Amino acid sequence: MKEQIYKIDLIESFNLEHIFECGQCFRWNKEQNGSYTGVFKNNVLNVKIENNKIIFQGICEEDIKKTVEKYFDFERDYEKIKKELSKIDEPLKTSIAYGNGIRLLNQDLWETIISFIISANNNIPRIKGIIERLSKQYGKPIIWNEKTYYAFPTIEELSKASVEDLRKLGLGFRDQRVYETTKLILTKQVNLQELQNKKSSKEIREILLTLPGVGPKVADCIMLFSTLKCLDVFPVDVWVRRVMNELYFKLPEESKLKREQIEALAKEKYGNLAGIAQQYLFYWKREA
DNA sequence: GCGCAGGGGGTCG
DNA sequence: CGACCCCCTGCG
Repeated sequence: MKEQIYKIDLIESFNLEHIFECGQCFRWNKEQNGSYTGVFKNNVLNVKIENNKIIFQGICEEDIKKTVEKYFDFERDYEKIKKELSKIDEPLKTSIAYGNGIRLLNQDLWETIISFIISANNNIPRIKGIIERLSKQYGKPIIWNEKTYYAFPTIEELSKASVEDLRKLGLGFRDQRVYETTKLILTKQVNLQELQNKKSSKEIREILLTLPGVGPKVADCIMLFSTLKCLDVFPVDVWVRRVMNELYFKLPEESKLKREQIEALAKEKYGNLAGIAQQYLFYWKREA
């Protein structure tokens, strides 16, 4: 496959740090020059901003313009969304100003499921390491600029890994969960194609929760960060819990409100855009 | 530098 | 509500 390039004018809702460091993805890495390089599906892409242009460059299986428009969610009007959310209250407005270049990626559903099962009770450097090792071991190589990258393994490819194999790659207690989930998806006991076509978040969530290693938080992340794009979910992790405690309950950071309580409040305040609000709040609380 | 303790994007039983 | 695997980080 040969290299492709795609350039567009820089838009307001597009910032590399905001997009790649807001916790939705694990395979994008910053280069010396400030650009980011990442692997998704069978593509290796570098993204940089230069002279008020966004430049996408790399190995792309299909047409790069189409691929990029889908992956970076260019069909959605983030300006409109931000305007709407900013009206809700001051704290949210502040967080939006802080992470104004966030976009939610349309990541492959299968990859997102496995990645977020791995994320449970884990830290980002280690999560990234595990996913790299999985890809190197079971995924297809893609060569670009004399460097070899590895696509995330397909369902079939990963199903070749035994629990012991996974343990050796450093998954820890998540080995069994990844193994079982892979089996369920491979045998179509959980059919991702059908899941992709479902409309209601409730229905999708119920099915995801049947997968080992997928609890409420992981399910919401999968729904928000993959091609499922359920914008109404509100993943509650330690950071979001902290920020919500502070902002709306005037409680000390560490106090533990029930997850359901926070979810309910989010739904009430942010409605069907709760998921995007969550990203601004999360990024703000973690970085600032 | 090196060794060691502490903790981490939760889930499960 | 406690255990869970283990890499990563920070401190002594």
